[in-house]
Amino acid sequence: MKAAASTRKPNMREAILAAAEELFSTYGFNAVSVRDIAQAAGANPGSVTYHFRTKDGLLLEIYRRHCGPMNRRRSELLAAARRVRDLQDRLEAIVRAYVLPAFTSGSDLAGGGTRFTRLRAIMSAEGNEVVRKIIAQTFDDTSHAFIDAIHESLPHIPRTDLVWRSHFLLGALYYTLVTPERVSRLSRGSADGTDAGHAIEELVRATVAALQAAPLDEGAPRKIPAANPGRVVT
Amino acid sequence: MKAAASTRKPNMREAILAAAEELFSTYGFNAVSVRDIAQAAGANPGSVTYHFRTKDGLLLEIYRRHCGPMNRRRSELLAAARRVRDLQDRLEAIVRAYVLPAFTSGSDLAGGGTRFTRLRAIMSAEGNEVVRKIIAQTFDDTSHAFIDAIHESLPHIPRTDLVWRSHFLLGALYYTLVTPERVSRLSRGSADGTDAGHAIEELVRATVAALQAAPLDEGAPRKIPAANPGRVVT
DNA sequence: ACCATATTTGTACTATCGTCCAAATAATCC
DNA sequence: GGATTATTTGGACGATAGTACAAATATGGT
Repeated sequence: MKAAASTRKPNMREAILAAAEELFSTYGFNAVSVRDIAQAAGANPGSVTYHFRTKDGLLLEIYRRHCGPMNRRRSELLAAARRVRDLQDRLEAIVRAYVLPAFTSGSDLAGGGTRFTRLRAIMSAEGNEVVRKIIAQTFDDTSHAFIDAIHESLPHIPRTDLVWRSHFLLGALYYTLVTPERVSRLSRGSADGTDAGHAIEELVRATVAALQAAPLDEGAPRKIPAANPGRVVT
Repeated sequence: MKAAASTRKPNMREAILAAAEELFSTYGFNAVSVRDIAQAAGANPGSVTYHFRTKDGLLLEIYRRHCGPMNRRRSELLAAARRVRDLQDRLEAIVRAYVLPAFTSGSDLAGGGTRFTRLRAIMSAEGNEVVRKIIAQTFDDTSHAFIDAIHESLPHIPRTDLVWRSHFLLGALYYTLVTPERVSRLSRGSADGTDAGHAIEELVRATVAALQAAPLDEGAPRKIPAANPGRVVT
């Protein structure tokens, strides 16, 4: 070996994608420059332009790379979950089918699924316009399928409530991946926010309970909260 | 009135703060430039530097402005909730005391609380270093107080699980404020994601149920999930 | 070995970034 | 009303952003 700089990357395109994925999912899209990505991948900034034309194009390619396998995996797990006999077990299996692929990507290396989900979390927070369409197109179908499956297991709960609750699930999932150290901090070390296995179990348990809760309409009529927050202006 | 440009702002500093708050909470910290803020506030870019020295200083001042009143409000509501006799009602009141101030700021104008919470959501996603310390210092005390109160209402559930579940609550809360249109979309119009009042009720109901769920330790021993996601490398 | 193609490199361009500063203007106090 | 302070203005600075492009180099087929 002559020098470190002389080692040749077998596939620079992949290296750039991996570096971009890691940086975007950690610092957000806007905080990372093309030059940062190139340096992390051991490539020239011009190479990024050559392979992906624009920075947006690079982000798009990352999504293309992951969406297919992840949604395929989700469909498989969902189909298997639907076949579970016991209703309670089936509901839990459905939730697990939604959560698991977010943590473990089928084909990619360790932490691949986590990284991409963290990326999605940051992108939805930043309100990235390029990604918004992909989200709506690619993920809404999956979300609808899951909500339908959940509704079959809990037919007495209005779909609207189930939409809200699975929305909360996704928010909790995102937040756990984005700030795992907060759990460690608040639990004073008795829990590890980066322990994906445990996070999944906690998330599934909590979500199943939330989904089974009585809907807002029925049950004992509740008092209207003291303060009236009105409608959010946006 | 002579011309629109001649109207003088009574307090330019406040106008800049308001504009920055709105823009940061919508597009994130990195996507918004000092010039964007100045223009939205009808001010000169130099004015921003004059009042807040740096862009970070501006963000810091926004936090300083909101943290005090919001946490004070939370403390009051939490104290009131602790006095509720019925255990089930008390738990619900505690959760409501945590959620309500995030939607309605005590002193500010309409949507002030929502805007600041949305800002916090985006900042935690972007991993802003300037803000991380404030979060840990200012909000962890409040979070601990709430977890303690919840633990009093649910003494049979280990604190660790309650930390996880209140973490999920915050994630769900953030996500609802960041992408409210997703709820409207997925529910096909039967729910309005921007309806803060309804969002609060759904969130409280779901969270109370999640908090009351059996902890992971006890209950029927569960199967270990097929795939072993291992530990997230970060 | 040679050619055609694919990729990498280095550099340059324009735009915009955060921040600074001196001059202009408004507000305040004696 | 004049002096003093506070604020606003417009322009400038160096740094860095995304992207483009020609030259250099590597690759693969024949």
